[in-house]
Amino acid sequence: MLSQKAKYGIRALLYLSRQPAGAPALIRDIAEKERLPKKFLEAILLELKSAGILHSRPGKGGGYMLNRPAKSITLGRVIRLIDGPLAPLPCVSQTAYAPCRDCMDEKTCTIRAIMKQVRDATAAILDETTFADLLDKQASLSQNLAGFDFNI
Amino acid sequence: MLSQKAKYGIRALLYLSRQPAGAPALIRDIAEKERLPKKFLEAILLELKSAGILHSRPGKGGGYMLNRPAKSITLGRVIRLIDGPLAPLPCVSQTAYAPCRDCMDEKTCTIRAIMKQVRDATAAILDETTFADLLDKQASLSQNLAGFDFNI
DNA sequence: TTTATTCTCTATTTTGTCAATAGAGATTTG
DNA sequence: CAAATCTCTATTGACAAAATAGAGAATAAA
Repeated sequence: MLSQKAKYGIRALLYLSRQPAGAPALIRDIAEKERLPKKFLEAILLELKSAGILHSRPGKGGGYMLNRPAKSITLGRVIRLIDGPLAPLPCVSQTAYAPCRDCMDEKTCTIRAIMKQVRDATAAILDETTFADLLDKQASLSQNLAGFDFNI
Repeated sequence: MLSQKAKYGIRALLYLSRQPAGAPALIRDIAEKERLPKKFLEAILLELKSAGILHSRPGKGGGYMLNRPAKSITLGRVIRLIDGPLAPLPCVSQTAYAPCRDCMDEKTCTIRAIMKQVRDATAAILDETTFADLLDKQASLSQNLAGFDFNI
């Protein structure tokens, strides 16, 4: 399960992805509009900034903005950053490999083989999905649903 | 990431799947052979028993055994039992659905759509893999590796 | 029926993480 | 300078993860 923190982070990034390029958004506004705990959000945004995903400016007219276009930020990257590796076992993680304690032989470990399949399937989805994709899909879904309502 | 408890449970089940049908194994032996904390293992086995996966008999000649053939026990079932839903969000879980707090509309939630893909991919793998499959694969992997050594 | 064996149950401990909050500090713009 | 805003340290409470202790109940064999 995704942590609350990761969910908040994703929602904040979606919010920031919707802003016009170069227009900073205030922590306070993000927290209010998305109904996120402000102080907790501060910590999350700071983490995203340290990772180079966000950019910020203090003072009047300041705030947070994306550091790169939404189409270059993947869900996989954000989730790994906040919640850690996607892999169900450390020994199948690409980004944070670690051997399992007590593992006799990775080559013949069948749980490992299965969990690698799970990791690969998960990563294939999350590393292909960008925040631009999410916004696009959101727009087309709302569109379709609106049409649906109209037809009733 | 799988919890330690789930890993222990899977290893214990693999051990039990290797036993001849009808032959009970002692908690003590499982703990020693698999190097699992005995008391912790007791609790895990008890949970697997309550779920109908294992069967046990106290007293001399007693012990734990599978309640059904290994080919009818899936990894998905065991992992769900110990660690909870496979889904990354409660709103995409098939076995433990729950709405997300603050979700405006599930039908237009794009994170949900992506996470459902992740859940489905994960479940497709884990619900198709049985402990019999794991044993089979283990046998053939060891076989192949043995051949490899021979050819050097 | 007694006894050794083995699982079963309740409780407790330790450690760590998750989620959230408080408040002082640093930085930028006007 | 002064107001606005982000930044940092630290602390809290709740809960789960991991493990352990010890008495209790059930079984089978002697």
